[in-house]
Amino acid sequence: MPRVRFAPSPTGFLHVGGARTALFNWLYARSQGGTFVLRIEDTDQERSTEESYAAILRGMQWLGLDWDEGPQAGGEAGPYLQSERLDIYRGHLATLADGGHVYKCFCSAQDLEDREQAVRDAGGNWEGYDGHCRDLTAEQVAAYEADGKPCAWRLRTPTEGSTFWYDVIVGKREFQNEVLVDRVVFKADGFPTYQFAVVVDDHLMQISHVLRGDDHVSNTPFQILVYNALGWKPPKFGHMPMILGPDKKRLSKRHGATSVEEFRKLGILPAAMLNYLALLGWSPGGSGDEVMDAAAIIKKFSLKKVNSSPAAFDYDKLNHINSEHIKRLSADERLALARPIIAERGWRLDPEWLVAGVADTDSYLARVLGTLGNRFSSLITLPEQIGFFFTDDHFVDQAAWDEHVDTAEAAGLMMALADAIDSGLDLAQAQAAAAFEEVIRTTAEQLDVKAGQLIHPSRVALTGQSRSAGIFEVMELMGARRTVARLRKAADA
RNA sequence: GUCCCCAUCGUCUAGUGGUUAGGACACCGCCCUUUCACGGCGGCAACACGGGUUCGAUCCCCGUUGGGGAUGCCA
Repeated sequence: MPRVRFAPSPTGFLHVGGARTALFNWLYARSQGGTFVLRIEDTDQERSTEESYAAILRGMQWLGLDWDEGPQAGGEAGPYLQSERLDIYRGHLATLADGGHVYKCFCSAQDLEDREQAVRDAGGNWEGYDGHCRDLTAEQVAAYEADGKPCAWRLRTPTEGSTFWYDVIVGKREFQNEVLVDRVVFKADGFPTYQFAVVVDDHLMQISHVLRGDDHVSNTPFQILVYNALGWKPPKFGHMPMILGPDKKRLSKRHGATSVEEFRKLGILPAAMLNYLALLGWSPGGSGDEVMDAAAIIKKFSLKKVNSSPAAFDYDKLNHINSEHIKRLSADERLALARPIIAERGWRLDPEWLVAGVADTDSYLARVLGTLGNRFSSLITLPEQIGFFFTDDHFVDQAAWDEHVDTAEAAGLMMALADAIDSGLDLAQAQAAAAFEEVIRTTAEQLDVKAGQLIHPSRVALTGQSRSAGIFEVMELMGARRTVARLRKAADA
């Protein structure tokens, strides 16, 4: 059974790239009956924060990516925070030191910077660490240490031959060892670097497949060298294509939302986000339905179908997938989504409205949502779509108002309709949609106008918008009193 | 600069050594209709370029171009 992991560093929120990486690992584990491990790579003391750590866990949970081992879940291979595994790394560093695979480097950041600048000034190119301390004599090391100079440890990499692996997504990858530099495996602050900790942990946690972003490709040969030095067998590697912005440039804030939590605030359902992310770099194949829930995706998921080319993030398509998911929700699920939205605005049912069969706010909201049908496709526009049912201080589309309501002709028609409803229906009773329809059609005949001429201005007068649910239904749910009052008010204005 | 990777409609993608190159988003048109949405029907739109290999290349190889990544005592 495969064991995979998602290993974010807590230096920021969970962004779409990370979420997609987590998702594919999760999908692979779930589809193969494997284990999904969450590990926090907080070896950068400067940048790791508690806030980011919490945000990442929150993002994972929101998406429904549950982990079998890791923070909160525990597990045999813990601890799962690298900062709690320092002794383990130190032990393996000692092994490497004993074997002569690593050496002490006393170069300071300034030293490195100066030498790089010197190379550039001479018209050359800095190819990475120059091996300055690679062959220090015992005397030189002793001298540096006597001076109290801090040191980092670097891996002694081969200068000939090549390092390669068979990537499960793109096939064979090979790097000439001469281009690999002696990177630091242990920092002067006593913490391992990512390059070292990731190898130790993946091995100790028995990770079988390291599935990560394509930006890690160039790290892989170095890490394989670390595995070799430790005498360990490397896991299988799979590098997934990057997610780019709509303009094919690196995805960044200027493109819009980039963290999963921002999408939550934009009204994206977690199931839709997960669905869309899965479609970025993976495809169910053929011309089947792209709208799927997690279970369906797990069923179809295969690493073989993961693309090798980068994908542009398309907000339009995400929104489409989102509306499809909302459309497939049951009435109860929609109600659960809408409830907090009206609650936070303080909107509730007023018994004076006299709406038939509606006893409380919840049942009223259920009826209101029912009129929306497929028009309910976004959590963000929902308040605009239903606000007029709850308050007189609702959203108004000014352009539609000017065109349909604010004309002498419309005023006359609406006034006549208001009078007809007032005299034809009992305002002290709840009235059904059919009753309103009858009055409107009769009135239209008497005035010798088409029903539409009454309906259009009424719709805008009542809802503030030129688009809404069926107008007779709207009137039923608005109640005859409010219907008449709003029509008159609009006609007078 | 150097190293690595990628390349099918605007976007996400399916696909094959011989196909009318398929689907989805977006866009346009029509139908339905009290509006909008949904739905239905139809349309626009792609194999980056140049060489090979081959009877035949979108597909295989090389190069060019374009894009991305890496080049940290970040991860």
